[in-house]
Amino acid sequence: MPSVNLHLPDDHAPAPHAATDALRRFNRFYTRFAGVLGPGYMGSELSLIEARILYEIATGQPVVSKRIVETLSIDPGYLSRILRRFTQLGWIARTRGADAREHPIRLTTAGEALFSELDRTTAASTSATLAHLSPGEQAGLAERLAWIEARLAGAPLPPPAVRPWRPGDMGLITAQQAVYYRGAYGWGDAMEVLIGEITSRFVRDFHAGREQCWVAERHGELLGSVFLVAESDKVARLRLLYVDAAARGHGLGRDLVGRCIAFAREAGYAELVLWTHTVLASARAIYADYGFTIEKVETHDEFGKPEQSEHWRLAL
Amino acid sequence: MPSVNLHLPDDHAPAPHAATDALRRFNRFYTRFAGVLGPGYMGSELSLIEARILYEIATGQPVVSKRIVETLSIDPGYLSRILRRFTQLGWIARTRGADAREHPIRLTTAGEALFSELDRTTAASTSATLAHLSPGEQAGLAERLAWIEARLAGAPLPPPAVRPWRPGDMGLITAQQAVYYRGAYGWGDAMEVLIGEITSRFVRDFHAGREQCWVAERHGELLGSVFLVAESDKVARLRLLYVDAAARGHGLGRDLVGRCIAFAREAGYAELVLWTHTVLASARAIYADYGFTIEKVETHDEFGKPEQSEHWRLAL
DNA sequence: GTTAATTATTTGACTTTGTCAACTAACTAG
DNA sequence: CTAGTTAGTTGACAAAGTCAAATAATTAAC
Repeated sequence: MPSVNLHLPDDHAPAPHAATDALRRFNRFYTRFAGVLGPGYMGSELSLIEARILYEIATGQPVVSKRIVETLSIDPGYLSRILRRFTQLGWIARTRGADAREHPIRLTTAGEALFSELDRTTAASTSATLAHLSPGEQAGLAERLAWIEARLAGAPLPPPAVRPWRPGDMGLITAQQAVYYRGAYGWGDAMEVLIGEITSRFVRDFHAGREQCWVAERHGELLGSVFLVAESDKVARLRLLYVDAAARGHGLGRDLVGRCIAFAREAGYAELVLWTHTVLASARAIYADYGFTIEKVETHDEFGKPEQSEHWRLAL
Repeated sequence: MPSVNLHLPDDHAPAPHAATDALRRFNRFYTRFAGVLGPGYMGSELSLIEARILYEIATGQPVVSKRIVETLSIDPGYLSRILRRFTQLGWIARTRGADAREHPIRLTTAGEALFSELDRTTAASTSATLAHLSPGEQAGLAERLAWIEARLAGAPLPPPAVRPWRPGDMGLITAQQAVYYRGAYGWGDAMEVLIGEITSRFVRDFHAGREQCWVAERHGELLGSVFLVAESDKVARLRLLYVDAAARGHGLGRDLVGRCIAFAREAGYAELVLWTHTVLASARAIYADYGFTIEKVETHDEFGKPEQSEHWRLAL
């Protein structure tokens, strides 16, 4: 379920603190929503911290105190006492580790039972709060939560996944590129129409094995795309290479062009041609690196203002 | 910055608990991220609860204990003591309300100063955690947070806003409808191509004042659209009426068709025609309600399987 | 208009939660 | 073998939070 992040130039630019304010607001909302302020944890007898400790033990068995202290940033003395209580209650058992200073923790059978009960009830309670959302909204929620977590945790983003096109991709590609070229280069409706016609025609005339479109996405967000279409029996054309601002500088464009070249060779084409514009410097650099050469340069006025365009060619 | 929520039929359907799991996972992440487990609040001297209480007072002045107890779900006795301390510290002053049982709370000058200081430091600290995000990511974050909050709070959704089309809309409309009709009715690539061609042609030949496309969106999400195009001097055609599942049953389709009719009358057309399919029951009901009548019925095979289509007409 | 019930807030008497520094036992580097 | 670390525990507190009873003002019922 891909989506595109469109930032229209005519959008009223958000205030510089908009994101900060949004996060602080969300913070207030979420502390209340999650019931952090109140006692108990989702109706269980355990406090939030006890539940979290139990979770760390259950999911990390065997786990040593130190790790819990670190992941939960909790006082070691405090944890020690909680663990002693858990032991007395028969929920956990502590063994002797290879390093005798450590006392790895495991759940006892009773502990396992308690945890799975806790797991069930919290799942049920969470599920209940989600009950009034439609399946589509639930999916949208899950996607957004994952995105936010990844962004806030500052986790390194996974590389975008490249896959062949699917139904629905064409429209998103059209929207993404139309908005981008308009904002970045002032190319108008004609460009949007051109892209729309190319993508529609691609689906209409799609010849599997001889043509392909690759799409790069990450967390359901469209990050780039490229088309390889048959120009004639021996000539293939690379079209609409695009990499989103969020993914530039990591070789995605190079990857996409590489796939086109490999596919074209595989399919038995003798040459690969493309049409691009002089202003699109990073794309041109990729083409040059792969050995494409400029065949012809011409200036046209199709996009609402004069642009110098170039015809490139690569013998396969 | 509109987006579409696409659920392709061939997507590996998410497990039924996916959203629940995602939320629980996020819960664990966020309690750690927000530092709920640790002491202090964003580096200030105040505890999380004290900060929240101060916030409630500052933003709700004058506010009574009871309201704070309710919004923060905190023990009244506990709050009473905290407020006494705040009073002793000179941060708040308590007055006599119309109801003499209540003691409305206001910030003193010192309290105002403290709060604005707290506000500044938490803003700065939040801002710092956001510093490694690009402006686009920050905007995406804010949007997602707002969406999640609205969804989790179970707040009634605002009605979708209807506006004329903008650059980029066409591709999104194409993607949305292509995916929907494929999933719901099994209509294949031909349908996607048809929609893509209609939307591209619309932009190419757009005749302002004689033609229009309206788009309904909410929280940046595309929820519906409709086109009115010139068929001839006296005949207008309504095309591609669509309302997303998330917005059905609230009269949006009716609204969109109503706009088309009003616009067509305004523009001086003598009649309004449209082509639809018998399976699209809710759209047909809207057309019938507005007085459209069926002129001709025919079966075609364009979308990959036989479908009965209908030509409707309304005299303006 | 008196009485009973209710409401907003406070207080006393607690328990629980969390902190800090000192301490023990086991390990590691030189 | 010694000095320095590390994992975990303990004692002595302080802070946070709870619960029931009390107080004072208001409302509802007769």
